[in-house]
Amino acid sequence: MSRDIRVTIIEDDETIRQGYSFLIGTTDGYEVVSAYGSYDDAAKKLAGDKPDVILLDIEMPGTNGIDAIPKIKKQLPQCFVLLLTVYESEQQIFNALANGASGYLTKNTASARIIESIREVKDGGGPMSVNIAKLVIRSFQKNQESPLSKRETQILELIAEGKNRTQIARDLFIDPETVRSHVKNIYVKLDVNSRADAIKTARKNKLI
Amino acid sequence: MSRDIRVTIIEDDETIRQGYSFLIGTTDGYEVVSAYGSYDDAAKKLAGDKPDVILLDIEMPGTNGIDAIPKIKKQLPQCFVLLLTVYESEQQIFNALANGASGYLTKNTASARIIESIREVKDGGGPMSVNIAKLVIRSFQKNQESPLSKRETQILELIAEGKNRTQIARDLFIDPETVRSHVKNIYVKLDVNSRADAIKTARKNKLI
DNA sequence: CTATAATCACCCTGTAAGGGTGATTTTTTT
DNA sequence: AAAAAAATCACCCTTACAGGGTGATTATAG
Repeated sequence: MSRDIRVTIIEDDETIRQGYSFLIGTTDGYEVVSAYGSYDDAAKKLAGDKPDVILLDIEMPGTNGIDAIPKIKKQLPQCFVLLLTVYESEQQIFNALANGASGYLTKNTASARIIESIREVKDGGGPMSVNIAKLVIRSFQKNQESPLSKRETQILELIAEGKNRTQIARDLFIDPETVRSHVKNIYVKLDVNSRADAIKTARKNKLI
Repeated sequence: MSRDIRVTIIEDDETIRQGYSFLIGTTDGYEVVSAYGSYDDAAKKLAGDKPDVILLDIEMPGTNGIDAIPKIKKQLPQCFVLLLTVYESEQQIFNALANGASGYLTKNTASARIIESIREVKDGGGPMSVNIAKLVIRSFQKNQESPLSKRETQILELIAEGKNRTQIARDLFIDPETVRSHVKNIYVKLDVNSRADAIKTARKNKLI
């Protein structure tokens, strides 16, 4: 036996906010302790609400959801933030996760799944809807059609670790001149002429 | 209306393999086209099986699951690989995703969720169990207790992009000498004396 | 059997890196 | 209000690295 999960909702659309409040509030084991239309409205009251989980929208007047996450985490370090949003921009997802979000759902997620996800974050899991997970998974995957050879890719990875020719040569048991030669070929293939540009191009095209 | 989803199972434990075969084979809309005890057994036959989705175990005799992924993707580029494994090592997950896996479930996943996930990968989603997602999410999150100041973190990030003092100075509208000064402080705080070591230490401790 | 990959060599110039030392100003914290 | 931390810039120094050019040898694979 354990007490209800305390949930706070921060969402500017009143209809959606009330919808979630009703959905969660009427579910056994869950309690909606508060609901706000913006983070700025919520800011001073959150400490008193002591929610276990905050359902947070990203698009909001005033402080947006992503910027709100670190502020929330500062006030309530034990609190889990579950993002619930319509947007699926890769950069937005990464920023949200980097800022401390514990889960990420899109608004088309079924009610039952939302309820389930609230419990999952509370239990230390990391719920993600499949469309979000797809973007995250893809972000890990390298481009299969790289113009670079294996050795070149390997060397570019070491360059991206900030290593210089000498260090790379030592790592790979080859001559620094050979490293240099590979680097030149990498530059030609990527059409760049500096380490920074090579790293940038390589990351953009997921070559490393 | 659409034809059945063609599923191949590669799993060395016979009991589990038969369990999955039965589970999936008896579900409407799914068809188990083949089941193998190892990738090496499957290798030559996969092309003929033409599965839409392969359920793949990681721990197997011969070629392990992670090394098998790129080989599978080479033979069947359109085929989705769904990993189903007991291990939850961070490095293993990242390697699997980098090698081209489309989803990642742990073996304690409920039958219904497995069936659902097969359809999700087929439809281009990226199913992940919550424990896996948690590790992935955590990999995005920075350490909140960084010894570095904001400016120092910012500069270290630019160093990790391969930029030199002059470029960093231009980016931040400050003097190269100031950049240098920050870099020296970063080195002292991280107890290193080269860019490569600073990047390494920072990444290890998730400071950037 | 020929392209690609991987290896090494030596020319060259400019600049970047890192150590030392110190100072000023702004911001934050106590 | 005082003290601490962060951010800014300056000039000393030496060594090493970066990147362009040009060319050659030896696998390896298609």
